[in-house]
Amino acid sequence: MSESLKIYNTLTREKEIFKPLAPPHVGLYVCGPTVYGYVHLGNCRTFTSFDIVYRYLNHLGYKVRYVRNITDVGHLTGDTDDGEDKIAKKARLENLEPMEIVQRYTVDFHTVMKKLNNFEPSIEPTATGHLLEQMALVKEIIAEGFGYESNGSVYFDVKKYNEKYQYGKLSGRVLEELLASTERENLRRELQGQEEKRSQEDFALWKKAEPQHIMQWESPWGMGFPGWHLECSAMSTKYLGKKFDIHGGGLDLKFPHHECEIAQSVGSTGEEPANYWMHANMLTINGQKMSKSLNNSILPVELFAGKHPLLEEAYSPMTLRFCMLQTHYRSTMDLSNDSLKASRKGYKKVINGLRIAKQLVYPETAENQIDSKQIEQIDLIISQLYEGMNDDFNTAKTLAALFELLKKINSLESGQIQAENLGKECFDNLIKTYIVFVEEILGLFEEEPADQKRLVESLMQIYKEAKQHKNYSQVDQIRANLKNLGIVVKDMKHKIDWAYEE
RNA sequence: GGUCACGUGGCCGAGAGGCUAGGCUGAGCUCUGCAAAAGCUCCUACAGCAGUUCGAAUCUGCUCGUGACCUCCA
Repeated sequence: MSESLKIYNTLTREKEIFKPLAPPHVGLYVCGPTVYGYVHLGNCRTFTSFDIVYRYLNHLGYKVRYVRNITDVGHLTGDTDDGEDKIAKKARLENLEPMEIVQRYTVDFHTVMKKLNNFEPSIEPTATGHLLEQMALVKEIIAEGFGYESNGSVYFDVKKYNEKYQYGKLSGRVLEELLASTERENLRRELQGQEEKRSQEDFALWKKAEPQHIMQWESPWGMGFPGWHLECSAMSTKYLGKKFDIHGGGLDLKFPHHECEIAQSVGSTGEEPANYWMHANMLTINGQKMSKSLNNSILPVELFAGKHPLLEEAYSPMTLRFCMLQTHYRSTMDLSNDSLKASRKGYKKVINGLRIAKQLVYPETAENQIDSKQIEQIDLIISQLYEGMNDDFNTAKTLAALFELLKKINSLESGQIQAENLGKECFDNLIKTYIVFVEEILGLFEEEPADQKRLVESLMQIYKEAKQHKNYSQVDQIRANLKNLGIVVKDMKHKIDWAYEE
């Protein structure tokens, strides 16, 4: 199976057969969030996309080292390099230590990831935890002649880099055109403070900090902080080596972030950092990209609680995950009440099937009357499941096949297909494949019903009626059943209520 | 303005020169004490115009529309 996995490589703009550098090991680096605010649904989509990549590679038997960073310094606000650090700004606004900000939003990020059933990465390094590595990288870049110091800051010399290598190959940009375009932009905005740079396209490797700046460290170039693009280069190199297999991130990071990463790596080591570049497409809301800067973000908590003007009701984490899986990661995904409702139904259908699959037993004593046509169909569906995933992690395709497999499972349950007609081998394969794809590869699990309380309430209603009719055997039965669920009936003089068993 | 995507049935969404997913919705049938669930069947689409081809939703060109990136974003 592993030979046929194809990955769309942004670098070549083609689907390529995946060949790891050192099988069975695979190095996967994904650009993580800047933790200056709550993660929004758009962020979640990217990380869920790469969770699928991670899961499937694991399923294929690869030993994956999945590195996903936390950006906790260096990411500037505003249009220019003069912008304030995002973390520092938030800290100032909320009158907190920068690391309190980082902690708060990192915890939120992890909580949401967990709800969506995304695996934790193997390593989750932070920028502030790798300042030495970043400074070392700056030194290397300077030594190679691609970095220069200017007034306490260090910049990457894009023009010089472009003489030897090609800047912009990932995003398909030509430096001259970029320069023309930024010059025009700059004119329009009358940007100032760019005179430190030799060229507009140069980007900061290290920024000098003003005395009042609350996040700064000592460096060979004075007090300052690292540039945003630097951490990813430093940390991917540290944990995955100069060259590794897959580098991923959101499409909006393609330029300039990933382009700069490539320049930093090539500029310091002469080697391209990653073989395969993968980009997850944007999530839109009413046809517009969901982004913090556009102020149209819906937070996961808002979605799960149904508390947002755009939401008609609450949608569970698994509903959201299912919804994401129904769209290929390279397509934009538009979020709407209709699509979420449809996803909820689809998700529940899949989970009902999971329950059935786990309950079905092959009748050992039965006589076999093999239905080869049925077996053929099931084998075909199973191969389609893999075809979908092998085709650049096309979960939408896989899901289509999964529903076909589900029909077989439902037919087995209703007796429209007899298990013994499939033979033990086919039956086992059918059940196992379904469970593996749902739980292990797609990462869907059975959610506790959100309205469990209402279930209890309705049971309590029956209890009360039974009590009134003095149907005590039923009363005792309900009481015992609820106790098994950790709920005790509080049968008091004035009213009947329930409580969690203590 | 430059660069790059995309436009698929009532809705969401795969696909990618002939085999024309899947989910949701709607209609019908089977099963069923009723209902539900499940299974089966149906409604069968590819923005518009022109071209290439025996054949195009799929390739080419143009037009219209939408979005992304070019500036912080996953």
